[in-house]
Amino acid sequence: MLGTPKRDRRAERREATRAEILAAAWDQVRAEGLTSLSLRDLASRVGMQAPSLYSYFDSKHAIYDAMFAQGAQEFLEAERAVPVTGDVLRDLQAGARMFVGFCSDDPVRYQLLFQRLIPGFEPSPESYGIAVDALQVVRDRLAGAGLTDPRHLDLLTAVTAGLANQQISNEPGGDRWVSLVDEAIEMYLEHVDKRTKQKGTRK
Amino acid sequence: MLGTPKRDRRAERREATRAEILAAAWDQVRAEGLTSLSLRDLASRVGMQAPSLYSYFDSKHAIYDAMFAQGAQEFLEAERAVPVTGDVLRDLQAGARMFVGFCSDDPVRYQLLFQRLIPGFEPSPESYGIAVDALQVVRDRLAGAGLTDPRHLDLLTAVTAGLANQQISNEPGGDRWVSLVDEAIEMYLEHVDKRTKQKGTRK
DNA sequence: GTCTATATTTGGATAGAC
DNA sequence: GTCTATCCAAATATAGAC
Repeated sequence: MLGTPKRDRRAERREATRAEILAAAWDQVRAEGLTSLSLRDLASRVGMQAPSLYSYFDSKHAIYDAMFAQGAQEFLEAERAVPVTGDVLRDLQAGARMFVGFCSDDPVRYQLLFQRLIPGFEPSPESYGIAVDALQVVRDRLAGAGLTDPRHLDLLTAVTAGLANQQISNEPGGDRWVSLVDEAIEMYLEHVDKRTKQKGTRK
Repeated sequence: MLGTPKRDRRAERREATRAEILAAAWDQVRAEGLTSLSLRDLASRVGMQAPSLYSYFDSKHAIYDAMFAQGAQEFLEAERAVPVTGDVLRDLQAGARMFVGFCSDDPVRYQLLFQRLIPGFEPSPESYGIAVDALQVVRDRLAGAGLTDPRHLDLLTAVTAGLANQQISNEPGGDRWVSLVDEAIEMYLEHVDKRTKQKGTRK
């Protein structure tokens, strides 16, 4: 017998402004670099003076933290949207395409989520928890595809992270390495299959 | 009939001090992060006041530039020290071990040389030239091993950069991904050999 | 909630005495 | 070459009026 939740127009408004500030913050770091987030510039982007931002965020790090949570949430949803068909090759390729695309689509988001670039910043437990959940989804998916050997998992993350990294570092916005994802996963699976069979037959 | 080059004790002293400042700069960025190089702190590390640094470097960017040149020189020498035996697998493994080790041994050097992290900084043509030379040595070595297909080269750089990247981001100082280098190169060569043969037989 | 004003710190860089 | 003194700009953050 729950009725419609009471709307709080003031809280809605506040949340909308917070989202607006975050969107402007993403714009700024994409333009100036992740470490060059300035509260003055950010405020002017949303038509405020710098001190007004403190009504919405306790500090600059709190803004980074909210950005981290947002990026992790996006990653979690993108991960969940990857279809599972049971065809190991196709499924792995789809997952890797998602990951490399996710990273190369937004390099600063990649830097914020997966690298330690901002001196003195680390995400709050709540924000980090979202990222942990997302990585667990990845692990479950790979286990479902029969991949459990930790070293093989490390090899896979290296291959996909390497493609993303090269794309971002050497040809941002392009697809020179993105277009190699399917072939790289083929290469990886040929190798892993072989090793697994060898182990099996030698038993 | 060239005699011993005239020694200039003043110039030698100056060069020694420059080297001392650069060493202290590396210490600082390793401790505080690449983007957190402060002239005040740097000066205090070498027992100077900040303005005195301007007797040795024109600006902060000039210090970054000298660091870039130094790192590129180290990379060039490390690259030239990799032995070539003619055994493609062993040679590729040796080259990849060197690269991944070079990167993971000093993450900030890796960031300075291979990523674009410092807002507004790019190396001078002279410094950049050293890096270009080093990459040409790599390319020549790979061509000598029969690797010329551009996409296969891109795949190789992705694999090695990925190993280095994961090592640095997830377990700095360890060898979890470093220890995968030889296997990764095996995987890569199995794949490339197969593709090359296929192309050949289908002709 | 937003502003102005300001505190405080820190940064790179320059002038000029010694 | 090194120093002190200083400039100038920019940063985060706070106090308090409205």
